[in-house]
Amino acid sequence: MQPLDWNQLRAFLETADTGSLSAAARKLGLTQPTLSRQVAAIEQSMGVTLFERVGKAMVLTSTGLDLLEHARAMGSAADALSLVATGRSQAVGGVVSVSATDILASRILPPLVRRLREKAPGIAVEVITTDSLSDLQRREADIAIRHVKPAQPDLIARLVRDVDAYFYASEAWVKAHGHPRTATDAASVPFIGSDRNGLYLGMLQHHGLRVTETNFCCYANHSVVQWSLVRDGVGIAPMMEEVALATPGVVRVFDDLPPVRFPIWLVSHRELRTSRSIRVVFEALAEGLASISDVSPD
Amino acid sequence: MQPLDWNQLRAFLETADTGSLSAAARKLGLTQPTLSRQVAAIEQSMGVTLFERVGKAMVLTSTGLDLLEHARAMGSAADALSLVATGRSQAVGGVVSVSATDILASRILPPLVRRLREKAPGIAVEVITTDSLSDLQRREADIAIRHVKPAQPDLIARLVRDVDAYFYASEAWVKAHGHPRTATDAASVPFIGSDRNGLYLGMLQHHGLRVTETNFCCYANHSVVQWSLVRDGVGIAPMMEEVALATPGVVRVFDDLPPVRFPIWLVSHRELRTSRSIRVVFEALAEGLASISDVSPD
DNA sequence: GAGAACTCATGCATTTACGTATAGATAAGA
DNA sequence: TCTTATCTATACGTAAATGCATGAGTTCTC
Repeated sequence: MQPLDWNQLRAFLETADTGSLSAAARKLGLTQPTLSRQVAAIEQSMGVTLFERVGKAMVLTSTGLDLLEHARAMGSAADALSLVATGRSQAVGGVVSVSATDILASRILPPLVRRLREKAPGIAVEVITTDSLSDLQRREADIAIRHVKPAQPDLIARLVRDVDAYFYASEAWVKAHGHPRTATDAASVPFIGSDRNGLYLGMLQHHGLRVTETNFCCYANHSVVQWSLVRDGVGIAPMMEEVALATPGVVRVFDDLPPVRFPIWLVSHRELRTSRSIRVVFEALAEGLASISDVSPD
Repeated sequence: MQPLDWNQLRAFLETADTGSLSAAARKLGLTQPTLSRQVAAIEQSMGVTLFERVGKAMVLTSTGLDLLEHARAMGSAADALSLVATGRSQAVGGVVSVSATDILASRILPPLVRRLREKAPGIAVEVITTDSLSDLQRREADIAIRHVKPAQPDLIARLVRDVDAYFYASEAWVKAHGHPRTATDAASVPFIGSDRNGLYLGMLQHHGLRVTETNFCCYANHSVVQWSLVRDGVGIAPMMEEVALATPGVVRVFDDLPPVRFPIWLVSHRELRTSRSIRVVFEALAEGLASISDVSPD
């Protein structure tokens, strides 16, 4: 009874989760041939067929599905271990990863990181830009900046502040089409969309704007791209006041409307509370976000 | 965020469980330097101290203890995965491991294995001799032959039969010291002990024999050794009737006493029920043990 | 239907990790 | 106290795992 190779199981888990050897390889920092061989090694040594190689995709067999359940349990335990480990890490320096939405990551965070580096040169900050909420349980990031209050009890969250976003258009656009001020003006104005499932549209309507699907002249799922489209006079979109003020060539429209107000939560895992490096970054971000004095130029 | 090496975690788990790198290396089929490096690699990459190297022993730190908890969860999941995997194995051949007490392993099993090999040459049988109950959950064996009814619900057990054991002495001893027949005769007769905590003594007394600690002329925790001592005329011990009949030079004593009767259970894990190889061995053992027709010569 | 952009599997060179051997250190026993 | 039997940590040659390059196959698009 030879003990089985746990790294091969890790390869199996990632392959099953991502759906392909290539994607798993990217996640694990290995190459696709390596993963291919590791998965094949399990199948051979155990005498089971994990995947059905049907063309491009690797689809799990029923046995693979049963084994995946346990591999997933191993993965969760490994994640928890990693979490506790970094929490207990006595190392003062190291890398602390922060996940944020793109606009925060590109405009707000850089000055904060620069100031942090001056105070604590030993700590390297990894900025992770994600569209979806990064999973702190899986240690995809040490600290997350979110705009919704996290529900999980394992997480510690601090409400840093509320930020206001107003609607903006480019100066050129206003000069050509006029200055929309009221909510009813919105009906004949091109907006930059964010998603195509109506979520963003609903948010605008909920805010009082008279807009429909036809108002969207284009879509961009990243705020930086949205903002670039606004600056180039393509359409109108809301933006954090601090960022807008630092952007030349844009003017605020819908002046009568109240700002779109949303919170900034700083979230970390409870286990990481004991790590000194992470605490330092957490506090620095909390302080820096509370009073945004500096915004990166575009 | 680099993904951590699961094999290193496995090394940590075994080291913590066994208490030494050397013991862990033996269990994992690796060498002590390898384990030493793997554990050190965790400590370095995570920046934690898992063990306190105090002289010979490696004692867990408090951090190590916390991490061990999760590593153990990984180990349990890995064991469960391995269990399901071998159960689903389509391979007809392979190795099936059977654990048994030493006397069964050395005298009863060999003929059964020989007959099984004739019927199913593709299956290799691994006989594991353990003093303690082998842990089927941990896959220390595929099939276990036990003398107590297993309690765990995950295990499937079949009562194969009851075997009778009588007390025996060597012919030479009887010729020199006479033939003890009744339970009261036992008081002045040398017995071979099995353990030194009184468990075995209690069993003898419970059976009606008038013996005390002073009756034990020597101890042997293995039945084969006990039996050798009996044959050499050192003392008296009980033995399975089938084995005793196949051993020349021994005579039954305490003829008036009823036999020591104990059951033979054939136990396997529920998950392994689907493995054809294991089922074949299970049935062969059940049939062979039901009517023991052949006993290996000493 | 041809091409682009993916995917997975295989051959080959290299790096990594392993085992063997050894030294230092500790605990038990004569 | 000296011996013996452990255990862990390091040095070095080797074998195994990895990465790179390539080929074959599939899906999607134009």
